[in-house]
Amino acid sequence: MASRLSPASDWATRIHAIGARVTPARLAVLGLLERAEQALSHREIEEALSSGFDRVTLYRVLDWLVESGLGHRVTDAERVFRFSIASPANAAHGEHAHFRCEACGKVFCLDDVPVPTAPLPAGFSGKAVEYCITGQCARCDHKDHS
Amino acid sequence: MASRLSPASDWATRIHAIGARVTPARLAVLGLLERAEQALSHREIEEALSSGFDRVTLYRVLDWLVESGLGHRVTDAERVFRFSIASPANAAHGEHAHFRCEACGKVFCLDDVPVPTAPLPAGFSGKAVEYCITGQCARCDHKDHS
DNA sequence: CGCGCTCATGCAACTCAGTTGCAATTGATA
DNA sequence: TATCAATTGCAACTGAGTTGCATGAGCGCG
Repeated sequence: MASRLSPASDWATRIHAIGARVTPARLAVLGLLERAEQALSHREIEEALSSGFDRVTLYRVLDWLVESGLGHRVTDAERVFRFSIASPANAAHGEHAHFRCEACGKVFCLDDVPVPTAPLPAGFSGKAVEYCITGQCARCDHKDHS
Repeated sequence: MASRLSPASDWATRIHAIGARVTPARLAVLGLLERAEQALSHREIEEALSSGFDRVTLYRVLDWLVESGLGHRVTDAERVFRFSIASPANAAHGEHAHFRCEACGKVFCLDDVPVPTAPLPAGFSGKAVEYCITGQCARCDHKDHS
């Protein structure tokens, strides 16, 4: 898979396939998230799409995105939600690691990092696992050394 | 309630040792958190301590608690902060696993569960790790089976 | 192509967690 | 006990996210 295929047109198809309506707001958000290399907050999305969707519309698109399984939500350390496209890998085993850069504040989805499993105390049954590493991302780490 | 050593008096000593002032609010919060078996939210603390500390005072006590290293903060899925006492184990390696029960919403500190480490992509340097498992706690799991 | 049902959008007002500024109080030290 | 900085309480504020309701836009159907 060199390029992730799928120009905007593909989203319309996928949206349609799940029985939902294809709207400008949804296409815009999906396109933006697909281009983004990290999980974006509502605020960031609002600013990037300054072309004028309503705050609330974006919230609803993002909710829909998570509900429909196309997207994926994390709560970051600053207690704001961040959204990303659910990659095939994510969708498959339902969980993947995140990395939060202390320097630039960005949250990356580490699709290639396996989520380790830990043994639980007796009586506890785990379903989902959240695994988030905090530190410096490649870009900020590089800046430090220069 | 088999008592983890340290009655209230011990807190006064520890607070004093780190060069901070011993106040009723701090003692109340520390005592409450010590008794609690899960991380508590500001709201829960406020209700438990209905004896009338100001909202803001509690926020400040909690901030102080984390800053001073006596306490420990997690952001839960509902995007609210939860606080717990930093156990010696926590303090030692600085990180430990959490468990969030979907049924009762409580957050437990799993001091005995080792936090697994995962390999990072090149250029990324990790500092802290957050490891949170979601599922059913022993109590709620038990209820299901009865 | 146009009709109409339903869902999506925009607007305004709201909730709730957490923060800030400032004056009054209190803890610890001398 | 007097002193002074740290802590508290109050009030007002911020910013993320939610809700209700009227309007507008998809899209399936004839």
